[in-house]
Amino acid sequence: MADVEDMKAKDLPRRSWKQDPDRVRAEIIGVARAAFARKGLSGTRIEEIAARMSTSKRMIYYYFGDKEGLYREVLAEAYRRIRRAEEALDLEHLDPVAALRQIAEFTFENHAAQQDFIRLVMIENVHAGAHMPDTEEMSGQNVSAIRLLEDIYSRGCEAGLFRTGLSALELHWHISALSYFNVSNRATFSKIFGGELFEAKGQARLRRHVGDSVVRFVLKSDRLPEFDGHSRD
Amino acid sequence: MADVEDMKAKDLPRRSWKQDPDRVRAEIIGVARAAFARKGLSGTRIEEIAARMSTSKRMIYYYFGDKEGLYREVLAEAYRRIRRAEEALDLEHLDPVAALRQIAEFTFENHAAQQDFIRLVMIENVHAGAHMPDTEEMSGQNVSAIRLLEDIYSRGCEAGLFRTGLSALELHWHISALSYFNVSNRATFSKIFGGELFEAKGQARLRRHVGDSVVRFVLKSDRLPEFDGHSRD
Amino acid sequence: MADVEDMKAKDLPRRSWKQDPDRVRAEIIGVARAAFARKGLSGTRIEEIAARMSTSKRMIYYYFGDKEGLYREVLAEAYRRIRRAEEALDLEHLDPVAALRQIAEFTFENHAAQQDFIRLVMIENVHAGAHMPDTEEMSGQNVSAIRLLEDIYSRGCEAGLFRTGLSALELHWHISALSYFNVSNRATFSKIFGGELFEAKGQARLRRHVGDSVVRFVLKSDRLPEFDGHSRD
Amino acid sequence: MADVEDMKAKDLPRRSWKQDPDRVRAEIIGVARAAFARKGLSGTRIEEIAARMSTSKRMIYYYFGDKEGLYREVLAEAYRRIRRAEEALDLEHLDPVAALRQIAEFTFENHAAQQDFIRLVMIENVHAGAHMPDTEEMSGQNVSAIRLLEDIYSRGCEAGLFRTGLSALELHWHISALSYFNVSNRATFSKIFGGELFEAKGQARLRRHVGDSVVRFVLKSDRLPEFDGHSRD
DNA sequence: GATGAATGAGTGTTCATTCAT
DNA sequence: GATGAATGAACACTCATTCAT
Repeated sequence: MADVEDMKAKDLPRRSWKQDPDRVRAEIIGVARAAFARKGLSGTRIEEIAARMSTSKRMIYYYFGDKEGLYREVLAEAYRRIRRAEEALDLEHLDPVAALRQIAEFTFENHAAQQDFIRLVMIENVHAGAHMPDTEEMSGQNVSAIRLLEDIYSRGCEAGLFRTGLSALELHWHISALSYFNVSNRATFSKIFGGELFEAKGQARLRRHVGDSVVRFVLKSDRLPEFDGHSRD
Repeated sequence: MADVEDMKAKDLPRRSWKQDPDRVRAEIIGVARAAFARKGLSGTRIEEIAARMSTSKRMIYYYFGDKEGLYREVLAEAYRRIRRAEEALDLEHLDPVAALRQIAEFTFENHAAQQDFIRLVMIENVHAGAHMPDTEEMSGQNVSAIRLLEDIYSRGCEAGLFRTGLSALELHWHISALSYFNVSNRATFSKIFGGELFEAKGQARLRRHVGDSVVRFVLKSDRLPEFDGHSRD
Repeated sequence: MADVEDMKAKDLPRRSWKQDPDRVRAEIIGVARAAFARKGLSGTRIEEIAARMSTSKRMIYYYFGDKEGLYREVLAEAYRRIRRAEEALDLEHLDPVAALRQIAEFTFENHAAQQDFIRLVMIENVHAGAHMPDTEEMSGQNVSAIRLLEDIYSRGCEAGLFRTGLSALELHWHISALSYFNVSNRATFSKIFGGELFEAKGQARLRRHVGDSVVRFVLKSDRLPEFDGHSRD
Repeated sequence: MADVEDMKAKDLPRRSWKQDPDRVRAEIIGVARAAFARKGLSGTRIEEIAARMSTSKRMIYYYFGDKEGLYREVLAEAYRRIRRAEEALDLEHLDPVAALRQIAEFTFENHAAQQDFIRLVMIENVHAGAHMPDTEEMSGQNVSAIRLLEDIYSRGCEAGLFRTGLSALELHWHISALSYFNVSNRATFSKIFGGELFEAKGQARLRRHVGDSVVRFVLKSDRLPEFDGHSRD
C-alpha cells in the first residue's frame, strides 16, 4: 500500500487506522444512531454528527450520499441489531406456556435494553415509515420471529392448552405493543403519572405483567390456575 | 347592524371574523396541530402553517411567541381534547368486568379516532417530554382516568372477581400501551408484516383482543369461562 | 368639561389624569429619553417604551407621528433642559479668571449630572446630527452661552489678564470637550484603564483640572502664579 | 504551477483570491468597519455589509458567528490599528515640553485621520462598552501609551519644568478628551455653531490649542513664557 | 481519500406601523 | 382619545451540501 508508506513519510500519525473504510462507516453510523435517536431526522444537524466523530463531514457524503441516506443506513442497521439479539433465543425445549412467557419477557427486556432502536422506530413512524429498509431484507428477518410464535402457538393449541382462533401475528403485535410502549412513552407517561413504573422495581413488575398478559390471553380458561401464583407480587 | 347581515351575505371574506382573537387562535392551533402531527416540531415549517390559514404568519408570533410556544399550546390542547372525550364515558351502571372491557375498548377506539393526538405524543416523546403542559393542568385531568379504573378494580376485587395485587396505574398502562401502539406503529408494522391488522376487520379483532387482554389479565382464573365465548372471532 | 363628567359617570377611575395631553406627552418623552439614551435610536423598541408608560403605544403615534418624531422631540427637549440649567449661572460679579473657572467647572458638573443628555448627543452624532432641532431654536439658546464666554474673555483681555487671539467659541469647544468626554467615554476608558477617575475622588480632581486647564490656556504667562496654588492636590 | 500564472493573468475574477481565509476575513472586516462606523450596531444591516463585499453574506457567519461577533472583531481590530499608529511615534530625542506637545498634537491628528475608529468608540460607549476586547489584549497595548507619558512627565518634573502632583493617566485623559471630541461631536457642534472649526484652518488652530493646552496645563508657571509665542495665531 | 472554505435557498423571528372597534 | 388586534417588509441566522486544494 503505497498510501500508507506516503503517510508515514509525511507523518500524519493519527490517521493511520482511518483508512479502513468499514471502520469509518461503522464509526459514522454509531455516532449518527445516537444523534438521530436523540433528536430525530430533521432535528439532527449533520455538523453535530461530524463534530462527534474523528473523520470529517465530507466522509458522510462520501459514504452515504446525503443525510437521508445516512439515516436509512442507521435505521436498517438498528433493525439488524435487534433481530440478531432475538435470534439468540432458544425456546425449543420449553413447553408452550413457558416459551410464550419467555418470548414476551425477553422482548420486554430487549426493547428496554435497546432504547435507541425504539427511538429510531418512533421517529420512523413519525415519518410514516418512508425510510424503511427493503421489504425483502426486513421480512426475511422478521418472518422468523413470527414463525417462532406460530410454532409455540400451534404446539399449545395441539396440547389443548391454548384457545384457538388467534394468529401468531396478533400475538406478536400484543407483545410488541406492551414492550415498545414501555420505552417509547416513558417521557410523557412519567410527566403525567410519575416515574415509578420505570424504576427497577416497577420494571420488574411490568415485565411479569407482560408475561402474564400474553399467557392469560391465549390460555384456555380451565388451564389458568396453574400459573396464577406467578403473577402475584 | 347591517354589517352582520352583509357579512353573512358572503363577501368581505377577509374581514368576516377578524378581530375575533379566540377564533384566530383556534384556527392557528387547528392548522398547526395537523402540521406538527404530520411532520414533527423541527420538520414543520412555520410558513407551511401560515399558508394553510386565513391569517398571516405574523399572527402566530403575536399569539404564541414562537414556534415552540405554538407547539406547546397545540400539545396542551390535544391532551385537553382527548380527556374531554374520555369524560363522556358512563360506566357507573356496568358490572366491573363489563366496565373494564368498555374502558379498554373505548380507549382503543378513541386513540384510533384521534391519530393526530397520538402522533403529537410520539413527537413529544422524541423530545423527551420537554414541552409537556404544566403538571397541575395535566394531573387534574388524568387522575380522573386513574380514579375511574381504581373504582372499577376495587369493585371487582370486592366482588371476588378480580385478583388482587395490581394497581389502577398498571391497568391504565396496559390499556394505553395496546391502544397507543395500534396507532403509533402502523407505518413500520405494516411495512414489515403487511397492513391487514389495520383494516376494518383487523381493527375489530384487535379492539376485542384489547378488551379480552385486560379482562383476562385481572380476572381470577375461576371466573374466566364466562367471558371466553366473546373472544372468539 | 363634559368629558370629565362622562368619565366619572362610566367609572374608568384610573384614566382620570391621562386626559391631560401635556402630561401624556411629558410622560412619553420621559420614558423615551431614558430608553433612547440607553440603547440609541435603532436599538430602542417602540414596544419597550410603550410597556414602561401608563398610556398605550398608539399615543406615541398620535402625538409624535413616528419613532423618529419622538426621538426628535426627546432630543430637543434634552437640549432645552441643559440650557435651562446653564442659565441659572450668575457670573456677572466675578472677576474674569474666577468666572472662567466657574463656567468650566460648572459645565463639567452639569454634564456629569445629566448623563442622559450626553448619551443622546452621542447617539445624535452617530446619526451625523440628522435629527437636530431647528437652527433657530438652538442658536437662540446656545448663542447665549457663547456670549457669556465672550463677555468674560473680553473683560479678561481688557484687564490685561488674558492673552488675546482666542475666540469664545474655541473656549467653549475646549470646556465642552473635557466635560463631555468625561461622561461619554466612561465605559471604554474604564475598561482599558480602570474606573478610578470616575469615582468621587477622581471626579473632583478632574473637575479642578478642567478649571485649571481652561484658565491656564487663556492666562497671560506672567499672570499664572497667582492661581497655581489651587491646582495642587 | 500554471494555475498561479493564470490567476495573475487577471481573469477568473471570482476565484482569484477565494480559498484565502485571511483575505476574506480582512475584506469582511474592512467593509463592516465602515458600515458599523456609519450606522452603529443595530442600525447596520448584515445584508448591507454583504452587498459591499465580494463574498456572500454566509461567510460572515462562517467566520464571525453572528453580527455581534463581527462587530467585536471590527472593534478589536480598530483598537489595534490606532495603537499601531501611535507606536510609530519617536519622542526619545525631544525635550519634555516638545515631546508632550508632539504627543498631544499627534493624537489630535491621528484621531482626526481615523474617524471610523472614533465613531466605533462612540458606538461602543453607547453600548456601555459591552463588546470591548479582552482586557489583556487591550491593556498590553494601552499601557505603553501611558508609559510614554509617564516617562515624559517624570523627565519634565525632574528638570524642574513641570509642576508635580499630576498623573500620566490624567494627562492621557486630557489629550484624549480634546482629540476625541474634535471628531465625535462635529455633527452636533457644527449644527449649533457652524462648521468653521472643522475646516482646515480651524483644525490647524485647534491642533495648536490642544498642544498649548496640555503644555500649559503641566508647565510650572515661571516656565510659561518661553512657549507663549507659539500659541498666537 | 481527506480537509477547510464556500454557498444558495430557506427559516424563524422582529419591527414600526395601522386598523377596527 | 384609547385599545388590542393585525400586518408586510425585512431581518439575523441556519441548513445540507459542494468546491478547491
